[in-house]
Amino acid sequence: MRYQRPKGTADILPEESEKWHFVEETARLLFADYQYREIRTPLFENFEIFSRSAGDTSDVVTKEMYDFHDKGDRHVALRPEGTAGVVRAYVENKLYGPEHTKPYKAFYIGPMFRYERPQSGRQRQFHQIGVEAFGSDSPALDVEVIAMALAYFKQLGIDGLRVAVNSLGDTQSRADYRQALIDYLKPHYDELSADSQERLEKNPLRVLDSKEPEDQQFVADAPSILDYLTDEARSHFEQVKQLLDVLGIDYVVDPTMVRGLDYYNHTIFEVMVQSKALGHGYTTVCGGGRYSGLVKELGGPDDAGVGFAIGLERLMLLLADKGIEVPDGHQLDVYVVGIGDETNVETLKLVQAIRGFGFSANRDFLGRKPKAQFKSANKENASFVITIGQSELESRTAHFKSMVTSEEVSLPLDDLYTKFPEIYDKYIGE
RNA sequence: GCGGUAUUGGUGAAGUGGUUAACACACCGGUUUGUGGAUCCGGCACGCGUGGGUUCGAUCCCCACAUACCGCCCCA
Repeated sequence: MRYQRPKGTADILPEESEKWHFVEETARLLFADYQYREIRTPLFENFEIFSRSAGDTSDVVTKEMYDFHDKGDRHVALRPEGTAGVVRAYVENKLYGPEHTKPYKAFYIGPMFRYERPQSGRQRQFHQIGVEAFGSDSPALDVEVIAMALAYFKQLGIDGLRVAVNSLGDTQSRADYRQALIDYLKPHYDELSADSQERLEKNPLRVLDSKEPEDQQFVADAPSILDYLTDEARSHFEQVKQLLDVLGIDYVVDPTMVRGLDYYNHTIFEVMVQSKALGHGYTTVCGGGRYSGLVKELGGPDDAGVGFAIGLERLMLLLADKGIEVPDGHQLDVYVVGIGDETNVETLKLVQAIRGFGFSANRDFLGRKPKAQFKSANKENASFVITIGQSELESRTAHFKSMVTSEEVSLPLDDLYTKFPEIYDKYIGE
């Protein structure tokens, strides 16, 4: 094999892409009900857009960024996630302006890139569906976003979901908690796993995420961030929980839940599901939260944002694992069989005429025999086969056969050209 | 970035240091010189991921590289 696709990329072939259309269209229809509109931003941005938003020390920036210098020596990067670019667009296009309704709601669907080691459901080019809403601090908006994510999964037929919520508080809350956590863990430094020792230096909150057994005992007794929330942050979180209750949304508060990207604060949430396809126990299929401060960080007003993102590769694995059938959009109404070279012209005209009526039609292009053409018709699941040979050409007729009932009639070609829909309707029911 | 496993035709795969690389599915053709989903017959890898090496000789042994999968880091 001379050429292979780049490491960590995939070809999504027609059969598969139809499933992708289904999940994408489902999202478009549902999000429209919530008045979120699609936004399309560039696949690459100035490197700084991502480094400023994600935090300079995050792994995404330090080792997973797909970045390069272009011919103009601009330092650019393929987007590792969707939020930063949308925020940049929000600021650059002044979508915070008075002529736009607040909150400004947008969603995106598209590829993201991270330079990492590929694994199942994790590729260098992967895809996300995400939503963002700017310009409101209302806890009701947090809840709307969570409710919309759940509605989406419900629409796709996925159940058995678990919603986990937490609050990272505001800047003050987070700083206080960070110190408290360090104070708590420091004395146990030698007992922590090597990984967590490193985390303690770089990003203490991540110790809470540790899977190492030796860390679990400390995580269990660690101080909770919820005890360090400022009054304002606490009030916000309480309202979120209350509104979730009002909507009858079941959730669990998980004080150990954290985020890899630095820009999150206040409410963060994950939608989790149990599926062998994604790993053991509950795994996350959707993550989101608030990110007050990011808009300002990228040069805009001090507008808050809230949103979520769903990884499509993982979602596709989940749908497959749950045995959820995607509606089959591929169907063939008519296959036109032509016998002999002299029927070539008529066959072409006929498929075009049928297509002109809005039906799907196909024919042979390899000069194969009737039997082989019927095989193709069968394989493509054609409802009807129209056969034209020398004798039909002479009599200006065609054989019209139902592939379901195997019944075949002879019809005038003119009828097929002028009133195909009526003919289709007449025989499709039988 | 680190570790493990793997890589044979369109697909699933068997196989051995040495003459023609099983079998099955799919596909193509024939049986039916104009009709599908059935039967039977036939065809279908100048080649065993790529590049080197060992050897009289390698798909099979060794090395490097590429890619995939699993685990770690990370992410969710």
